[in-house]
Amino acid sequence: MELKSLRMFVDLSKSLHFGKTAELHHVSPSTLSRVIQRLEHEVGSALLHRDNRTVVLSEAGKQFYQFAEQQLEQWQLLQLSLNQKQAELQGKLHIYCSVTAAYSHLPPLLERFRQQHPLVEIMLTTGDAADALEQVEKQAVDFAIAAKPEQLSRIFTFEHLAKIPLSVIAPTMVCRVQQQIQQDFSWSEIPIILPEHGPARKRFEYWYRKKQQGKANIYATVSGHEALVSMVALGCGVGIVPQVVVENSPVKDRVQYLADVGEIAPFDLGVCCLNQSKEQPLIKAFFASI
Amino acid sequence: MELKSLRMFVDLSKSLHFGKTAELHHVSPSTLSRVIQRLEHEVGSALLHRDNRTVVLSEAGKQFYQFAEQQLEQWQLLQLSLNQKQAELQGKLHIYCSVTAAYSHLPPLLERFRQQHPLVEIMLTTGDAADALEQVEKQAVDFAIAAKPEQLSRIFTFEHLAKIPLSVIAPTMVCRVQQQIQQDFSWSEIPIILPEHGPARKRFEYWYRKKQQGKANIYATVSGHEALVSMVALGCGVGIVPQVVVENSPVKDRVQYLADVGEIAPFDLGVCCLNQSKEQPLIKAFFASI
DNA sequence: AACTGTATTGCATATTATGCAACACTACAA
DNA sequence: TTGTAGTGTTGCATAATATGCAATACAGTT
Repeated sequence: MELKSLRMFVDLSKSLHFGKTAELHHVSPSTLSRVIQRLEHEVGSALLHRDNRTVVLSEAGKQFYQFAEQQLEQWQLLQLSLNQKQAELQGKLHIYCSVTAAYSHLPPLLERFRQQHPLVEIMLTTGDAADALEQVEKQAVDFAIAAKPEQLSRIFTFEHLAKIPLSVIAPTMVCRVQQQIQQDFSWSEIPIILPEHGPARKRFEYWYRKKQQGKANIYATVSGHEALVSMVALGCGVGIVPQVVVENSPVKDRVQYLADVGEIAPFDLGVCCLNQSKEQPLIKAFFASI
Repeated sequence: MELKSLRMFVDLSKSLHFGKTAELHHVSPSTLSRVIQRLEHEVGSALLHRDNRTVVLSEAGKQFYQFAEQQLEQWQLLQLSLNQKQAELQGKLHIYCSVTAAYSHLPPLLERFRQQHPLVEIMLTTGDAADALEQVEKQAVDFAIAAKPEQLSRIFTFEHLAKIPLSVIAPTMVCRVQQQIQQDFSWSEIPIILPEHGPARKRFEYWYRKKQQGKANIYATVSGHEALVSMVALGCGVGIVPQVVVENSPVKDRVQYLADVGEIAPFDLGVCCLNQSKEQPLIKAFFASI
């Protein structure tokens, strides 16, 4: 039986009037009639004696009435308890988030967390993924949401969220770089737009080394994936970037994914905090809501 | 939420395995997954933390588990209580029932009573309504279902069931009686088929006295309404009889109701027992189930 | 890298819930 | 006696929901 059905029964037991109780519950009398019949079938006894004139609670109905009131009361207590446990946390959470993750993964995380803990304030800093661990280590923030570096110091706790695929992108505009990639070419001849540092840089270095085509032709070094996408769109070169950054870029129509360039391991996106911090109530609650 | 859903959740909380719990409940894992999701939506919290490898009860889930167990336990207690109250009565009920009431009113009464008290045996005697009170008084039966007499001794308890309309009937066949009733006539000239005794006899006497047309022309006196209907069908005379007897007679097409014959008070059909008997459990239960 | 086992989800279909309109019935007023 | 009003029930068409198949995503194991 549904709690809704129990509520209808309880109200009907008080009013002893199908029409009025149906109206109270915004259903038709025929619906209420059937709800009561279904309850009677589940209970296995008539709950009410009724004809077209009178409605009276049967003996079984009186017992069921007590049962129904109990369920509804206990349900309310459960709700109170759950809401209280979630609403009681207060304070501030300082979060550092890479721009990449800010696009795709942070919004639902924050939404869920705030739903469960509406009294917790969130201070959000976004920036380069490369700075994430430093910010955590200096305790400038409580935790960071960013890509996991190759080697993660043991002082950190890392909770996996998702894998972020990376791609090589090139310009779609007609330019020298676009002409080059349409022919047989050596990667050492292609101008490369490179991130200053960070996991994307490491990915590029690892990827390029596997090409074994000599020294990379680094055209420029940029800070941030978004800047990288813009440079590529302008025809300055090619670069490695998370697909989600491209999808959310205003210039995504001016870049194209290059195929058959060899595998690039995706980013391991997650939540990262200091080991010593993870038992703090706010941080613990956040991890629990992931 | 359904009790079925609560049972699934409780079992899942113990096994922490969707596949096994689904099998236990004869549903598919996808169904169980959705049942749990619906519960979580109703509760407003995640009840389990799970991925494709591990299933763990959340804090909210632990509280909900207790709530669910409580509901299921209380439901079982309710069922036990309802079943016990109804199944516990045993013994024999001796019932005398007039043939008239046996047609129309006894079957649903017995059906309901047996449903509520399946372990009670019923010994049924049918016969003339006139004998009903005598049988009760001699304690040959526990109670009788029959028409209430004009004067009911104070030693009896009478519970009203229904009113039984009476009618004057005449033959439909072409005969002297049928010709008589189609003309202006004096009732003293019409042959009367009369019950030997009993409430129908009293009704006739009262009815005839109001006609104030002298002495009744009693053709025959019969024992039982059914016999009376047969005699009338044969053209022997007219008589007063409950309509329900006519409706259930094999010769009902050979008799007709006479209109405009003056009012005949209907029988007051009911259950009648000795005052001293009415607190006996079996008799009390029967009265309660009316 | 391939395989296995797990929980989830898109989608088509089965099942159930709902409300309209009609029905059956009773009490009351004319 | 007849007509009316009000009540709860039910047949039936439709709306809404539940279910399971098949595919998916994913992690641990070999």
